[in-house]
Amino acid sequence: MEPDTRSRILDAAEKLLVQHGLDATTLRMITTGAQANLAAVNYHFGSKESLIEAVFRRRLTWLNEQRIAALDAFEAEARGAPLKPRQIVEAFFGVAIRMAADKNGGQTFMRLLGRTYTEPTDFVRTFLAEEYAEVIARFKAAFFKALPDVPQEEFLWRFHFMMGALSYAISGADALRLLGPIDDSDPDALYARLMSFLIGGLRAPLPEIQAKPAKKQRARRAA
Amino acid sequence: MEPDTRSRILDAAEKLLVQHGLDATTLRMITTGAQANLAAVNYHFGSKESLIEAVFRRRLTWLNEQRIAALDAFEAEARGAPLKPRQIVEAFFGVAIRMAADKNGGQTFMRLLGRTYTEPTDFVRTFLAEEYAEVIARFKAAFFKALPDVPQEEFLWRFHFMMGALSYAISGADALRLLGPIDDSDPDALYARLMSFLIGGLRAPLPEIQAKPAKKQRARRAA
DNA sequence: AAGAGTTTCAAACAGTTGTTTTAAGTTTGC
DNA sequence: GCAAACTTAAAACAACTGTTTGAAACTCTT
Repeated sequence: MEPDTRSRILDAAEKLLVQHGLDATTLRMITTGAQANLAAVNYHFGSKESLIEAVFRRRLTWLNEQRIAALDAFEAEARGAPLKPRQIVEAFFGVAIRMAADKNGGQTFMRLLGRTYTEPTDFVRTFLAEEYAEVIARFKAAFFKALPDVPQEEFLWRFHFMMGALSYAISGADALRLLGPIDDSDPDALYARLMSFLIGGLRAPLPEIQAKPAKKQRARRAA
Repeated sequence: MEPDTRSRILDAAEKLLVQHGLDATTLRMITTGAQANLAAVNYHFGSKESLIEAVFRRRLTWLNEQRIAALDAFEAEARGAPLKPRQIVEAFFGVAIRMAADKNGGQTFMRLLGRTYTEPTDFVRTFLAEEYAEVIARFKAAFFKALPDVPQEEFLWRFHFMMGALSYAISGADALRLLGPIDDSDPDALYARLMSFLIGGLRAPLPEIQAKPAKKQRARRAA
């Protein structure tokens, strides 16, 4: 086996974490999968938590850099003008789904990421929040500029829904078995499908929401 | 404390499972929360797995019956004509989000369900597949009838994306903290938001997908 | 080739897991 | 009122968890 112990542990951990979840994956499963000694994890990473962080950091930092780079490119091209929603969606979700198509570890990782997003152990939640802070801020700004007619709160929800669709798109075959046999072998097709769905949802007519009684907030009368 | 031990265990388990996940929730946490003896779980349910199944079955069966009832009502009203996509979406996702708004346990459960869908232990996966089988079949048929212009494979993916958006809509505040402060206290607003997003995505223009090389399948030439 | 620095290894650590056991308590039917 | 059935309780079970230890094995630089 070529790569060093550290990398083998990261690879094995990534694969097992997406399969069994954060808690159910034991160090013994990981070190066995990596053909390493049990103590190797604590030697190289200090603890199980630090190992998990390392698994995420290894690819997540790069992913978010790619997202920002894609956004930078579009904004440079636009020279100050608002981007098209399609471009922003492409920069954020397109990059993600492309990484998910990379059989060389990226696919495994993206499934892990999508899974962890709804299954947040506390330490991982705060860790993700830090890693995402910059990219979220950039994309929020870009979207607000591109869609000034959409209220900010409404947009945040739509962004959230889009993240859900992305997560399921990536987790793919696993959960899809519920719906019946389906072909998820073509990443280009998946990309095209998700993009048109996301943009359809993003640009949908705004829902009519009647003012609510406002429980804990002070009630405001219509001006 | 009024209700009997069995119910108290189910309630405590539901609450703790969504909070810590299937594996990280221990029987001792559950029995402590239910103010019951540790052995009570194995006495009333046989095992931890069976308890988890009971937690799901208690509400999931009812949820899917509601979905089918809603669909039946629309179909009776339509008298053989295809339903509007909006009606089908309403029957499937509207019922779910309404249950998620029910503070009386429904909310907790729906979050648990959304979370488990991407975090599938094997035994829970097969269990969910059984529970969903009928409702999935009914809704697939209704959708195919309502949208004959949409290829079946394309639709299945969109259905899958919609499930993702629903899951995130329900998990709400937890994951949303990533995007910044947001108000998820108004279920009616959430319902309206999700519905217009879903229908926007469902009715989006079909993506152009070029025929792929087809790795393991036999290559097919364009006719 | 000697020796400092790094990495691996088997073994053991205390703590926690789900489950079982055995006995005591409670409710029910007659 | 008294068995029979059902429910609760405390204690112990073996198996497994993440982590630590101290010595062996390796890898370099000098």
